[in-house]
Amino acid sequence: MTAASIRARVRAEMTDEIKAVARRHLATDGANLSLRAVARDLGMASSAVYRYFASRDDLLTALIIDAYNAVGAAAEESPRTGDHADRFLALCHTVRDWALANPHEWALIYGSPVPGYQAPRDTVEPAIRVILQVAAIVRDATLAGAVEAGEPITGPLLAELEVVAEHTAPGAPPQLVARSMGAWIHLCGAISAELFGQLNNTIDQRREFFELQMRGEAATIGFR
Amino acid sequence: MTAASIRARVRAEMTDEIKAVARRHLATDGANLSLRAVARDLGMASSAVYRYFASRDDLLTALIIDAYNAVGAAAEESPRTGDHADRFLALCHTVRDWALANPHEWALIYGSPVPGYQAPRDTVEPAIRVILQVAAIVRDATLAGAVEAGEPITGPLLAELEVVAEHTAPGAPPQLVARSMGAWIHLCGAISAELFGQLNNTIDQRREFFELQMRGEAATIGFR
DNA sequence: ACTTGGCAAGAGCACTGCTCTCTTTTGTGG
DNA sequence: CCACAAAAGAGAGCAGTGCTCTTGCCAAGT
Repeated sequence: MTAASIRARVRAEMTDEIKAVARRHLATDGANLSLRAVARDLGMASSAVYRYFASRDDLLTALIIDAYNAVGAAAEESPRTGDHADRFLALCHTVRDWALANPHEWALIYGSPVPGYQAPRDTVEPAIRVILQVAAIVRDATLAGAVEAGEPITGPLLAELEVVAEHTAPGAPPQLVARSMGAWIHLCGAISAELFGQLNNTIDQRREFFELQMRGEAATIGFR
Repeated sequence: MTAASIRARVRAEMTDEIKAVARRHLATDGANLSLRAVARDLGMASSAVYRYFASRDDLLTALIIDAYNAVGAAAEESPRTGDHADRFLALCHTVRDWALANPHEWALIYGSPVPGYQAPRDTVEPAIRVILQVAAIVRDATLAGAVEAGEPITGPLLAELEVVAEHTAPGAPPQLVARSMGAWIHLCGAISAELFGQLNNTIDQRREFFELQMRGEAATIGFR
């Protein structure tokens, strides 16, 4: 093993350690986590952390990318049993379960963005992994003829949706892509509403209420 | 006019002025606004601000309540022409228009909550003004027989929804209340997705796409 | 005229992100 | 084996933050 790779490995381990501690701090400090506090927990000077992350925003970006990849990976491993509506519901629950287990990371990626923070290019690919899973189900359903296309869309929106369909679910009609995106948005909204306290003192049967909503979305998509 | 009320009036004006400047700062600093910067803009010492707000969180709470009331008032003045589906769509657009005009205040109330921040009791009443408008439309449609109840709900969720119905839309069947809440959650999610950048580089026809989603929700509710 | 209560200002504490300089460690080529 | 250079860490320091405490001021009420 060459020395360079030894250095690189140690560096990668240190980077992971910093991120792990930062993730812990995320639970208490949220998006405004303290780099110095993370450094203290690691027993190192705050200035040393800057050898690994150029700024606090850089550290946050790394956490954001990790979070996107984590929820994306979970979504990709969602069970694929039953019909397409079942698959969709299972996917919804998988994403929700991940969010409930990692609420602060969910808030990091789907909450209000930090002002002045511009998402780097590196985030777009991990960010779309979940919606790609929704699109995959819709594409499969389309190929199996197990979904109603419904009334078509016209105008400029149609053109945009065709581009999106090209990149995410080739062969799926644009109106289905639109409904998939709507379902995904509702999915994220329902989870955020639950996590951000909009249901407090109102709905305690969270899982049942969530499932009810997502069943509605499955119907809107048009699985049959 | 007594001296006490003069004092009170001046104090109220000062309070409003602080909130106005803080709202301006919200645009650049987001939820982590600087009390000192606000004080500087007002030409006063930072410690003087503490005569009006006990803490930065208190100031944020005041801004949150104002924002809830603002979007609630806008929703209440939404036009009531057309059938119930039209009213619902108009309400959705009213809320979205307000959010587009006041994105940072939207992020304040519907974005990720500040860690450790617990919403005081005073916020719940302003917070439900929007959903109450959705509920009002559904109640009117129910009384007019212009909505399909759909398949009923059972179990513990039913009991909760009945309590919610009691407080928000007396007479409306629980499953309609559930679908109203689902529509409201989708509404907030769609606006947040648009404002928080989830649609960047994907959908430019924002208004059309939003309307498409809300039309779907109107159908899910069951207006006829 | 004198007291009292509300308001403002300033200093100060502990904290933050970040930079700069200096020292230590460490892997490696001669 | 050892000197060297690159990488990593440590510490001080700057400007900023929330918040508290003390001090001074000024107008209103007795």
